[in-house]
Amino acid sequence: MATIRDVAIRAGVNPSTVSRVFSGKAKISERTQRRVLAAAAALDFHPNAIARSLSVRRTHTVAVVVPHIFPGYFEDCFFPQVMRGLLEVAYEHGYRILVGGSNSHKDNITQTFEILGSRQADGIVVLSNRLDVDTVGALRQQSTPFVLVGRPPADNGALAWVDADNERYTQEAIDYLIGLGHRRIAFVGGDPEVAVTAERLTGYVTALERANLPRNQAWIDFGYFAEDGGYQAVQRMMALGVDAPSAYYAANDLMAIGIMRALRERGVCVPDEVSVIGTNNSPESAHVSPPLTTLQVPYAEMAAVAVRVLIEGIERGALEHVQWYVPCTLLTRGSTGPYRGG
Amino acid sequence: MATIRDVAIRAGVNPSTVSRVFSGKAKISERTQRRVLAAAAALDFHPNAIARSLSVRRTHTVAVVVPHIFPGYFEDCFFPQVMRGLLEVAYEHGYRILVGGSNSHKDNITQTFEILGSRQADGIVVLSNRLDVDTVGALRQQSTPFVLVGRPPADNGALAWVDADNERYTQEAIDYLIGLGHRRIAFVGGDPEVAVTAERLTGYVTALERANLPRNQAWIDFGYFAEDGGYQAVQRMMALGVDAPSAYYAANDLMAIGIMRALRERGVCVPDEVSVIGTNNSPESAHVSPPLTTLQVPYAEMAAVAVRVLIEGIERGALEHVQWYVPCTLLTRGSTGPYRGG
DNA sequence: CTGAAAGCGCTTACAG
DNA sequence: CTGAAAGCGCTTACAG
Repeated sequence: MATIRDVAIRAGVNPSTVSRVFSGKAKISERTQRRVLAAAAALDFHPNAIARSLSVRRTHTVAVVVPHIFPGYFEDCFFPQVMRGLLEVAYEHGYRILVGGSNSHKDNITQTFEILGSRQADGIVVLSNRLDVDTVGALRQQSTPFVLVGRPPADNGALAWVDADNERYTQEAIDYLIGLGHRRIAFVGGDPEVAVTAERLTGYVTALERANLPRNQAWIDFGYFAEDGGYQAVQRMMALGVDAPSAYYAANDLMAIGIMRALRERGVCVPDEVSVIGTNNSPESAHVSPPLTTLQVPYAEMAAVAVRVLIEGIERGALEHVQWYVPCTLLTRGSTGPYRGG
Repeated sequence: MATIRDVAIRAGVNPSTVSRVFSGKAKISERTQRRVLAAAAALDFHPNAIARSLSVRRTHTVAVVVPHIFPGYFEDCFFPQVMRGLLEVAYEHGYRILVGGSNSHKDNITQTFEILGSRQADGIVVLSNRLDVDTVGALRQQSTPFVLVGRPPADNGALAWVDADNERYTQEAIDYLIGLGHRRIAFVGGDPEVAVTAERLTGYVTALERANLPRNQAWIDFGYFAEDGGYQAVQRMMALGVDAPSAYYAANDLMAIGIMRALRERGVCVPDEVSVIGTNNSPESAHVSPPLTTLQVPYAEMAAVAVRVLIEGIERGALEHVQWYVPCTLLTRGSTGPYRGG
């Protein structure tokens, strides 16, 4: 492979001149430029990005480590949308994305620090949603800029993060059900270990409290984001008889679909007898029958904002400590309707 | 940031000794090792991967450029599954994935050669499915190993690629419809410019020919992978009256769903009156009603095989020129049934 | 506008 | 087992 030195020799100039021609930010005479370019073309010279990175201490790369934490993670809504947001913005700015895998929450942190420590990227977007205070502290100890997708456990204002306000929008979803006249409302969360689950649960509880509605521990269940989890939640709750919920909120669409299936199998009509709300506006949500009312979370936008802030921080040499909530939208479709007594 | 030199000074050894301790492949005395490690820990030293890469001419990175060629590309089946396959295998081997974006077929090739030329990765998985002979030739001119996901236009045996045998499995899908008694079978392809479309069409034609079934140009349409494309295909074909198809094959599930919607709106019952087969086993395919019979293509496996071959080639210094077809599966569900006259 | 030199932070063949 | 030196392929401050 031709190097800058080969080109210099062939063009009869100093290597630094070749470098200047290719970097484009120095005044080089027409004539020299032509000679260098001709030599480069003849030798099929392409600058080595690694050598350049070592010299300028910049890789034009941002990293992300993908926490492959449950089966179906890649096919779920989060990952593809996040990749789209990252890639589109990175591409616009001439950056590439370095993606690392991980197979657990803990490994995710290990991998993150490995990339950071080895300086393979100019910055990193951290996707883990279960960062503890220590990890955030360790991240702050090091000098590579990072933006969190997901609000950190303790935010002292010196961090950049973007998130969805899960508490607020879950509350709005529950408010919507209350507005339809429902009084026995169930909450089917995902993994109770994950921060988002606690946030949504708080939104649920707040909505009920504000409306002075009854609460019942039996109306709260966790389906671990799996269709079967939603299905089983219904089985347990239908056993409550007259206390069975007339409306369900599920923290993702897959669980909501499981809920609808369980209801259908028991002859309960959605939305005439029971209403169901899902989350994420997944591809399937629009195609089940009835189409699922769902809380759309703009993951692509979250990721896009995160990299944009990150890249601007890299180029400016100082990261702006944005704390940003992207707006979510409740898409009302056929799976929710007014409470009809009972 | 501490360098190997800082550690060497603090430990009172030569930088090369520090390097040897961290590379782990040289005999170093217990005592020296301890001193070096202690110094490294005290200085929070982490080897700079870029410097190492420049020196050893290996990045432990494989690249992929994502051809973002139609809206919904990221949320479709191909991208997430490919990423899963790439990431899992790369992770196992201690590699990372460098992802570049592109916004057109042409740009995809540009980006590919840019990554290749700048030697930011040890190898590359090429996803573009419209490579022409010239591009493949240019790829072969350069020295970085690559594996194609998708069979190249002309294969002289000196290339590594993995693909699905689209022709064969489309033919099998049509055979299945024929076996159900259908004689007027429609083909709704994606983008006619894409190689996969031509392959599937050939499979379709072959199946009809072998069964000595009538062919009709009006039964062939292209929906560009969009739901509306399937919908419109039905509108045109229903206008054929008694010649309207009794079965549809669609090159993705979204178009198949559009087909089902158009049929439902016109009061045609699936599968009693008309059968429909989709492609990809998308999340929504299992949840529409009736559930969609679909041709599953194991994209994750394709990608996994591709990187595995690539990484082994990188490490061995010689790429194995595998030509590999991954097996596809026809998942029969509720949208297909026996032909009932008419 | 161009050259010569030093440096980015590692690795490794060569000696001892 | 360890050191000294040269090299990986660029960039850039300094001179002229």
